[in-house]
Amino acid sequence: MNPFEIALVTAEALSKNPEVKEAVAVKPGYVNFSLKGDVYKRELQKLITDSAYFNSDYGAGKKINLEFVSANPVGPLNIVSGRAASYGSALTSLLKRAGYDVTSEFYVNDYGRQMDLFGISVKERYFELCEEGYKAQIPEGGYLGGYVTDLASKLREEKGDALYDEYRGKEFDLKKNFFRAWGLERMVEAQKKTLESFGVVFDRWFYESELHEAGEVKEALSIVEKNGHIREEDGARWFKTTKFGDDKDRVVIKQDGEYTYFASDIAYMRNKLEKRGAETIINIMGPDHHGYIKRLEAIIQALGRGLEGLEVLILQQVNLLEGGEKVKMSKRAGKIVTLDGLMEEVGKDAARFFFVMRNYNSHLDFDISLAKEQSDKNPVYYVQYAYARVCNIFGHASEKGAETGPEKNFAAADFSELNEEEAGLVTSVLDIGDVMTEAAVKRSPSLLVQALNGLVSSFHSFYNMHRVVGGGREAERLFILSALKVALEECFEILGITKRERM
RNA sequence: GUGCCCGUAGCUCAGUAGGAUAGAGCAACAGCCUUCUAAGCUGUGGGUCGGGGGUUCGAAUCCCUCCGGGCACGCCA
Repeated sequence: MNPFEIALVTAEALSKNPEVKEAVAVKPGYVNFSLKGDVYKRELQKLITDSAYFNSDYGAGKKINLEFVSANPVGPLNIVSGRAASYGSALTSLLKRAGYDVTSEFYVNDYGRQMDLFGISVKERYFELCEEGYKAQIPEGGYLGGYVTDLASKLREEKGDALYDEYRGKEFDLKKNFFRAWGLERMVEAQKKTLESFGVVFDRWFYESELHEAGEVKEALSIVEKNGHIREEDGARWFKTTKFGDDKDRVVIKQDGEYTYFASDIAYMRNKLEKRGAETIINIMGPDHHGYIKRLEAIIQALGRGLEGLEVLILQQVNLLEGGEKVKMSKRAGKIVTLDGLMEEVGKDAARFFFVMRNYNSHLDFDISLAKEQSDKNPVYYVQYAYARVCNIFGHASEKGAETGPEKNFAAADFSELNEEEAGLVTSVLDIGDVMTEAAVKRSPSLLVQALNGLVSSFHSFYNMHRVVGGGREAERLFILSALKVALEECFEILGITKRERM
């Protein structure tokens, strides 16, 4: 049987279904079919009344730990984190709707060398303020950003010179000192605040130090050692990651007896899997971490699990341009382009939208001057405008005394003959649920953005061709718009975009 | 050198669990407001899907190879 013959048989069978209006086979092997109007009407009704209409049980309650952003607490969040936050947050929502049991998580690297250097940097800037002529000695790899000086003056406001008197001339404990602890707290606070105003909230903030304090790093290493994956060389202890496809073994305990960051990661992954029962771990990381994938794969296997339990998504680089010229984004260089700054320039909604417009594996050029300059032509306005228009129609309908409640309009609506624009709008609305599931499965919120654009485009076309209030099919159209409004709200919520009732 | 990502319209990019005539926005051009918001709509022009080979009834999508761009390859985190 060739494809067309199969299509013929299928079309014939479909035609017998009482909900099918028409089904025709098309070469080379497609079946085009349409449903009866009442089917659409019934589905729209479900969408309006059931808040879980777009959800699916695809994930069957599987436990996923989704980690993203996880920026070191040594500075304000930058634009790379912004992309991660935007993407990760949308993906979290999508996975939850697709029936997964998701925990979104931010890992705070508050234990290692970076944190030590940050503590020193804060101390030096503080000393600079306390002592006339003191020249801050920021060590190699320390933090030169102006925010460190700001922190220092805030600290001086709080404490005066008390800390200067306490710490001056004494040996400085890199791990246990006020500056480090205080700076950490301030930075995490600041990052949380930034994320909150960006509309991103994590289920859990997990501190690396928790693992050390609970002895889990030691514990995890002994398990890996018991499984035969540790060796000693040059006074250091190595995890034999080459057994799992890495190109070289990795140090877990340095010559000086300190654990490496990688050692914490073993404990961290074990914590997610064993202590908290995650069945799948998803890590969203920057492109500079792709060399880390093999190491993570080694960990999960050394813990006796399969590779299918780990998924590493490399979110590609963001190139920030200003007037076509590249802006360098190194945290350590001190010349920082922050997420707060971006929101101020282009607005939260535009930033959130831009960051998920393209898929995670593509580089992203973000021209800040362009986004700013063309802000009224920004694609996010296109979708927000549709929502405002819908709201406006309902407002107008009320003024004219029309029935706006979906229940009554459902009863009055005749869906037997939808025109082209009505039908297009209805199918676009109903399609959103499938798109959400697909976007979750493919880890591509950009698919939802695309569908949302299509949906909104259907609406704008419809709007320009047909009147709703006093257009002759008022109940039908208001009923459709009730459903559209719900669909838009759901999409906006996932993408973190504000519903604007007026524009 | 090795690994990963990318190469699609003038520009920025969607689309890659193989399927119909490859899409959108911006830019260009021509129209649409006495009527629910013109931040909108309608139409026109614009393509060797980086090149070449292969698999298939069918390839932007899968395989091989080459070219071009980006990033990463620490007892850093």
